[in-house]
Amino acid sequence: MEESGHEECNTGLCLGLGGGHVAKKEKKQKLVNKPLMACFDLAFEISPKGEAMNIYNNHSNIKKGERLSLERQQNYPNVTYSTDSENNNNNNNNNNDSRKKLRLTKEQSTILENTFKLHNTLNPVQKQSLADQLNLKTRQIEVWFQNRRARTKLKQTEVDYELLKKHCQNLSDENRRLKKELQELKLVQSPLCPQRTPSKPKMCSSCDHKLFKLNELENNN
DNA sequence: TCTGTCAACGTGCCCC
DNA sequence: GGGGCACGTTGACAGA
Repeated sequence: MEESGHEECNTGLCLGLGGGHVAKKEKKQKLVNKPLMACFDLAFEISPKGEAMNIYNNHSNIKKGERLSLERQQNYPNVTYSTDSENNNNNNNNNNDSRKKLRLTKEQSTILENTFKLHNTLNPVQKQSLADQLNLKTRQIEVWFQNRRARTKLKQTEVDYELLKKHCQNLSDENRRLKKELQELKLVQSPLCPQRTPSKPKMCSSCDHKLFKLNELENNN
């Protein structure tokens, strides 16, 4: 299993672990999860503007992450938290303490997309090869493919939903139409259509024929 | 300021 | 038992 970009974290909190199975290992080692998570969010522990410090006495104004930050700050006072300005380098291979948002370049995205079109899952060799080619970590490739599959599935679900909705609508229309037709057929169930109302002159061909004959006789008389 | 997007994550499940 | 994946969530970031 690949490690996430935190293996060089020197806070002493994240233990160089990151992915899902890292958590498994973590559990097995009977270590608590909280310190593990602490590493990821260091960038906003104390914002560059010092907001967290300012709102320290007014928790109603503290955002979720910031409140967590304060708790961590209290729990781990010796940790030096990095800021955005310090971690502005968006290098894919750096191992910032913060969980920085990686933006893939257009070229990287294109190659990943093209690869995904060919095969939506990768074996370890393909993964490593792609990682080398794009100057990314294999873990990043893995994550990208997982997210991409999820997006594909979501999109397909939406498409399926729309199709089903349309199909359902068609069935409803058809059902309505058939009900109406049944109603009309019931009106002409007797040979001379006694229940027939003037507003509903429709009748079966047999009735129609008899009625025609009757009219003919009357006219002749 | 709000909202949508998406990389990265934690967890549970399955398979070998 | 470990690796891979699906799924749900988090949080940074960009654009309206």
